[in-house]
Parts: sequence; structure tokens; C-alpha cells
Amino acid sequence: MRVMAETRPAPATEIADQLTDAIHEHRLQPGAKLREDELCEIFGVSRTIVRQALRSLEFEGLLTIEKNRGAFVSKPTLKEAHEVFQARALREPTTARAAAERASDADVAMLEQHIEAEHAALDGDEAGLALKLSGDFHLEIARIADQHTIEQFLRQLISRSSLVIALYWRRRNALCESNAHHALLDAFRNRDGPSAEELMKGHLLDIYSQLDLREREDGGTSLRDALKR
Amino acid sequence: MRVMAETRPAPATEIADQLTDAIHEHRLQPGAKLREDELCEIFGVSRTIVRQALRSLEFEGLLTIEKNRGAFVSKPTLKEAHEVFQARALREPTTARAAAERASDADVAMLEQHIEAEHAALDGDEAGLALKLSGDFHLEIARIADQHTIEQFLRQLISRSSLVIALYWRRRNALCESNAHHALLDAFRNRDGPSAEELMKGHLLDIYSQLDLREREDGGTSLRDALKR
DNA sequence: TGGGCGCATATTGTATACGATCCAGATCCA
DNA sequence: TGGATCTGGATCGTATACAATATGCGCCCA
Repeated sequence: MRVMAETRPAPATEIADQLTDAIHEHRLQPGAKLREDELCEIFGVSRTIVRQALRSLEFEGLLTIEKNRGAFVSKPTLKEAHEVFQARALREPTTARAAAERASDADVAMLEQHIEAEHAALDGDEAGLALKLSGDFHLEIARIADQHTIEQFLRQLISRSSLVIALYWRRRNALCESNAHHALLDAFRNRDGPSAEELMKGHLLDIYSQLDLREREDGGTSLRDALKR
Repeated sequence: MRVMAETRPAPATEIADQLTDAIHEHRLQPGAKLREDELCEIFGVSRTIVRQALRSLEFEGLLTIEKNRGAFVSKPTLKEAHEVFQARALREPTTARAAAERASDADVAMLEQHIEAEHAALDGDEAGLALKLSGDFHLEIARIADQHTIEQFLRQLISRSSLVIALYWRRRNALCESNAHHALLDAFRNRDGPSAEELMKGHLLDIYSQLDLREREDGGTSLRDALKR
């Protein structure tokens, strides 16, 4: 009799998740290099596994792998930043509406907890963590909408958003967007789909308008990248 | 002096592309198993490379890899089918509008060629090829819109659409959608964005409404899948 | 002194070897 | 006969070894 062996997640997934968190929390900045051997030592696995993890993050858009040079945290261009937020603005309001209309009490409670955690992170001066939680909040909504496939796409968009914010956010220490999340939560409490849709639309426009969209000289992470052409 | 070494694409990419084509053209049906050793022999590379290719197709949603069991062409559920087409209906009309408004003469000519190729494939009784070309037509539009990031997402959506069509398409031999593409082409000729947007919206609804959305007993590709629960 | 070349080293790319798991057919016992 | 168990082969998962490539430093020569 099989004792439900609780199939452990692939080690590569574990590592990919940890790297993802580090990038979402801006502990790893765009442009940072991830050497394979270093990761092998840190996580205690072979390069085979590390390379799997790096590949998967490349597909998510978080890393850029240059042949024979290695893996780097991606540096989205302004154009990509624009496309990412345009895509989110198109996608998320509809999803928020569907989610608000079918949210269970447990779902609403979950969202409340998320917002509380965001606050706690901000109070604790952990801006990176707060940012990651903020992204999770949006993902949670897709989950509530019961749109699994769309959730996967959203995950990629939110990942890229995190990089965009790392590069183009104007005032790092003024993440006052929690109000928007609170407003959304109210709409969810009332199961008010149209409201949720409108709020989400406004929320995304807000974030986008707070990005500094002027062309800039390379963030300075890597001189050679700035000059190599 | 470097002679522009014409950096050859990674072998894994080459293999992934060939597999992608095979699936898009329905030469590989949903549920089909792809054994690693077999692919190694066919393509003359090591398992390392084959596994890279399989992984990348898993991320695109074309394959499903089951631990210790192998890679299979994905069989999207009805729910996923719905989500995929909902996402496309949301995304593509806007993109079509942008593309129509900025299309160059060369772009229009390219689209014409695409449609001709589709016709040729249909006349030659190559329904699979026609279907793949039809997908490429949509991708081409994203390229014309100069939305590179969005194009990547669309690629995934179109890939999944191909699987959905393989599983749920009503009348296999009546791919008469070329008319829709012709109409779109006219809108592009006139640089008529709003028209293109509307036509695309209708076109996607058309395809979706032609799917057979009744729940069905497993396609019968694999008995064990049907019974294993 | 300054620029270009070449070599040593670090790092990534690929192939292969070995171990773990799964599956099917055979065997055994009630 | 029927069902459970055992076992061999096929297949996948991971680690490691070797090859290819890039990078940085020192040397040479003008």
C-alpha cells in the first residue's frame, strides 16, 4: 500500500522559486550575474539542476541567458515596460471582475491577510518584500477568478513588472499603493464586479504613470553592457 | 577581424522548432508520447539537448512532462480552451488595430504571401500545414504592430490554440476561415485600424464558436490515460 | 608609455555514466 | 481461476567528466 509519498517538488523548481523571490524582492538587481558554480555551492546541487532552474527563469523573462557568457537578471527596455503594462491593463480588469463576482468568504479573508502582510512589510522597512507581496495580491485575484491558464500568463507579466519597477520606479520609498488594494478589497467584499474592474484599471494606470519613462543611461550595473555596441 | 561568425542557433532551439511545427501541423496529436532516446536518434544529439528542447516546449504549453513518465503532447481541457480564446479575444483586436495603422507596404505584401501559402496548402490537401500558416498569420500581425513582448505571449496562446483545435474542432475539412484573413488584409491595405480591430474580434469569436465544446470522453489517444483514475 | 597579441584561467556547453523509478509480464499461492 | 507479488527491461533524473568559448592579464614591440 502506497503511503501517499508526498511527491516532493523537483529540486530545480525549489531553486527557481528562491531565485524568483530574490528578484521580485529586488535583492537581485537587473543586470546581476548568476554564476552556475556559485549557485551550485549555495544550494548544494549539481549544475544540471541549476541550469534547469536558470532556463525556467529565462522563459519567465526574469533572466537573460547569453551564450557562453552566463545568466543575468533581465533589464527590460522602456518599450518592454510599456508592453507589459499595456498587457496587464488589458487583462487584469476583466479578471478582477470575474474574481469579485465569484469570491468566497475564504477568498476575501485571504486577500485581507495579504494586505496586512504588505503593511507589515512596509512598517518593517522591507520595501522589497512589500513589492513582492503586492505582486502576489494580483496573482491571488487570478486564482480566485479560477482562471488557471490566464494566471500563468499573469505570473509572467507580474514578474516582468517587478523588473520594470526596479529600473524605472520614481520614488522608491513611497509605495503608497496599498490604498488601491484596500479599495479593491472592498469591491470584493461587496461582490461588486464592475467596481473591481474599474478599480483595477485605475490601479494599473496609476502604477504605470508613476514610472519614470525617460530614456536613461544604463543603470550602471555593468559598464561593459553600456559600451559593448 | 571577426568575420561575423553567423552564430548558429542552439541545437535545442532547432529541435524545439521542428517539434513545434509537427504539433502545430497536427502531425503529432495531443496525447502522443515523445521518448527521449527516440528523439536523440532522430536528431542525432544527446539527451541533454533533447531534454532542453522538451523543457522549452513544456513552458510554451505544448508538452506536459510527467515525472518519471516522460513528455506528452498536451491535451488542454475545455476550461483551458475557453481561457485561451478569451485571452486572444482580449489581446489580438488591439494588436491588429496597431498593426494596421503602422503597416508598411512590405508588411502588407508579406501578409498577402501568407494568405497565398495558406490557400496553396489547402489546395494541396495539407490541412495541417494550412492550420500552422494560419497561426503564423496572427503572429505576423503582432510583429507588424512592433510589439515584441506581446508577440511572445501571443505565440504561447496560438500554440495552445492549435492543440485546442486538434481536440475540439468540429469539421476538420472545412477550414474556410481564409475569408476572414482576406478581410483583415483589406483593412491593412487601407491602414484602417478600427476595421482591423473589429474584424479580428469577429474572427476570433468565429473560430471559438466553431469549437465543439461538449464534454467528451477522452479522445482515445491513450487508453491508460482514460482509465488511470 | 600605450596598444595589440597570446596564453592561462574561469566559465559555460554538451555528452556520457550511473542510479532511481516505473511498467509489463511471469510466477506463486489461495 | 484470480489476484497479489516479484522481477527484468525500459525509461527518466541527476551527477560528473570533458570540450568549447570567453575573459583578463602579462608580455612584447613600436
